[in-house]
Amino acid sequence: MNANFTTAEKLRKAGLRPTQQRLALAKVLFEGCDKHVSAESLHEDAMKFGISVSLATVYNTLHQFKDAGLLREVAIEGVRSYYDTNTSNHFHFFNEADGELYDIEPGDLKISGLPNLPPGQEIDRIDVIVRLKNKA
Amino acid sequence: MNANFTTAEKLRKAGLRPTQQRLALAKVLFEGCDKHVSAESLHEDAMKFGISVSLATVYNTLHQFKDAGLLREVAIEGVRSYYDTNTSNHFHFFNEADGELYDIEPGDLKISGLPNLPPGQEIDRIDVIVRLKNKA
DNA sequence: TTACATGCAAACTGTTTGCAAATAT
DNA sequence: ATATTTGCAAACAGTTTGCATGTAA
Repeated sequence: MNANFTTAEKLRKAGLRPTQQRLALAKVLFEGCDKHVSAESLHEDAMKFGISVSLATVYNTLHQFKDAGLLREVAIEGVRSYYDTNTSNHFHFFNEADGELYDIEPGDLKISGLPNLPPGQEIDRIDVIVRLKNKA
Repeated sequence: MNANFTTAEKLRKAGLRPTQQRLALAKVLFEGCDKHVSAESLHEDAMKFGISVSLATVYNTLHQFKDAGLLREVAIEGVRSYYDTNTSNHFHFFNEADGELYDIEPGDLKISGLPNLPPGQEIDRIDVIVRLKNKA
């Protein structure tokens, strides 16, 4: 039982062929601790590991992984999209000074007093971003 | 006492010369109820009112109004930026089906149990987006 | 062998910028 | 008169797309 087999299974379960590129990107993403990546940063990380993947494929793969529930998109204002390897329900600190994103451990933070939803609608998820700035 | 005078004062207080374009955009933005606009939608709205403003000026103006605290930027994933004329501390419903943004009245929703912040940092603001989808 | 995935380059979207002409004070 | 603002067009960043080539089953 090696890691590649496990990763391949993971991809197969998600309905994705375990190709070289997808395996490589999955390795970068899911081995080790939770990460927040952009297309650009994932591409660079893959390069550092000596993996050759085109940026277009990185974009494709991010979408596929997201659609398969392996990644979660995080909405930070700005042009760039971020993806979080932690797909559980949790919230974020965003350091505005350096653009870094940190998880807030689930259970720490609670939301209460949500008003009634419009009829026919339900909550998909709740995004909470606590924006930090340097103390004045 | 006419509306233009008031708007001009508002701009002047914000350190902005009350030019024709800024007055016109302020009129569209701040007369009537709270709005969520994108650069594109504001440009279109201005056109409908017979106001001639270039898109570049709309972008400039949105930034200036935001920096002056007259608007608040709302981070929804995606390429487009949204601005909210309601600058008070409040949260949002986002209807994923049609891309519409609605205010959640402040006071309804409470957040508790925030963990300690990194040293030297303080909260700038907390963004909460309750993402709605159509009931299955 | 057949359907799917990749990589390149070109296209596209939203946004920003440089600079000459116009406007506010 | 002077500094600021505007508008255009070009530049730009991130992302998406079309299509020929390569790969997995």
